[in-house]
Amino acid sequence: MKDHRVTTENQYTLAEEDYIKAIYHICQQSQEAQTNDIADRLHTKPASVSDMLKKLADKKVLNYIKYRGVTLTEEGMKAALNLVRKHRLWEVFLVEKLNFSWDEVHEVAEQLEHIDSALLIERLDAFLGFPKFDPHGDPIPNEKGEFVVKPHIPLGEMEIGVTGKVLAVQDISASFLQYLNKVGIYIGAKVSILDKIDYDGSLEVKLDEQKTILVSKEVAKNIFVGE
Amino acid sequence: MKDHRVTTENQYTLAEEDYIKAIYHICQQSQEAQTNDIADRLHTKPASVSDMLKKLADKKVLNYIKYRGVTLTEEGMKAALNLVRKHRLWEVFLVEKLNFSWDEVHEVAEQLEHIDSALLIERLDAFLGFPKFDPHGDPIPNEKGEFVVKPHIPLGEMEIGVTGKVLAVQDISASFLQYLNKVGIYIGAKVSILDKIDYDGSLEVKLDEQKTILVSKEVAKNIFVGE
DNA sequence: TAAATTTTTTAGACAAAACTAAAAAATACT
DNA sequence: AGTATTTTTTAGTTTTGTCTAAAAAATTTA
Repeated sequence: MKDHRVTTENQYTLAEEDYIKAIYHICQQSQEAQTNDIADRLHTKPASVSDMLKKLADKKVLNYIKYRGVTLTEEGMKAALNLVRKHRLWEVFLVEKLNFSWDEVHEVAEQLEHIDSALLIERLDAFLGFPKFDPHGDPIPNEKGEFVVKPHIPLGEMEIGVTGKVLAVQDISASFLQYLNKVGIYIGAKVSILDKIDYDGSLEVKLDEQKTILVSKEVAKNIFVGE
Repeated sequence: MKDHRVTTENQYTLAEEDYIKAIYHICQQSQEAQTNDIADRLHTKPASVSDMLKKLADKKVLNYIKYRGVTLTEEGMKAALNLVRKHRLWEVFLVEKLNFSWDEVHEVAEQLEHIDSALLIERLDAFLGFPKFDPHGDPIPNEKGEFVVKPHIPLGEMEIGVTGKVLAVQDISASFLQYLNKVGIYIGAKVSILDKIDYDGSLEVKLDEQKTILVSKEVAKNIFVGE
């Protein structure tokens, strides 16, 4: 047994899938994924990453030139988008059907995304009503890897007086999401900036036309608004 | 990373879990699990099984005396029942919520049973309405490992004239289940024996007070009836 | 641009879980 | 009981994915 997914559908091992997804996410932010960044993300050592990069390059999953970063090939991108699709669909399932809170879903979805059954994902997608966004506001690719992009900017860059909606969060750590729960910020919440405090960059935010809250610039950086 | 389930809930690797479940199922039928039987069930070689038995005995999961078969300890039984519980709950989910047919669920459930999250299973159980039996009629243990036992006998041992219900099937291979679909046998179907053919041991069976079908003794052996 | 620092790779080991081939124990058969 | 057969275990490899330590390349800094 290569790994525990004995169906013949999947071409990659569990570890390979983890690397592919990590590289995808890093490339979303910075063009090329560096060895150290991958190691950090996977809680592994740079030496281990080097080994795996060689292996994945042999398999035509990524473009690799020694000492330069890596990017995904079309093949690799397809695999990554499928993993992202599975991860986000499972997150929707956990929140919508099993009453998980948005700060509880990530770890479980990290496991569920490796389940290898195209039929399962097809049926799950239908069962959930073909959702376009996950509980953190991130888009869910369809089976072809296509996804909806809603224009959005960080909360901190919104102009005073303009009203928008919270569309997504960038930090999906439990501690950040629990903080958002506490102050009442959620995906879809109506927000506008009342004032920007020069001293520390914090923001006075009107929430759902009701209460006014103060958020730090660190928090504001991780909230995206639009519409 | 030991395996890909990074939560701290689970004590066993994926491979160990496979062995524990295989040993559980073998012991259901024959008291002690023999090395060769385990190898057959896991599509592995007896030498590999010997290695693993030693390891699992060290971990106090099973009682092992060289050249004798093995049995699960209380610890091992607890782990096995939890795996069985997870497997069968996922099977119910696939059939009830995702419209899988009962011949399509086993392989996917074999993967899903390894997902390591007590919260997930608790919530899934509630979402499904705390089912007591899986799509093949097998009982689902609760979180303490307890399960309902309905008295049942093989179809072949039912007396002529007596009416019963199909409670479970013993063979859950796709080919067997697809055959049952074809002839119209399902869990809950009303059955009675009209006649037993001496020549080959086959049975004339009245199904749902409607049609009459003929089933071989091999088929009859794998269908359990009761109530 | 040369030295210092950081990043990445190589070399060599290790653990888990599988395998083959051969030895040892248990069981079955005259 | 003694031989033959089957079952199980041991011994020695292999593969995957990890690690540490050291070497090499790239980048930053003076």
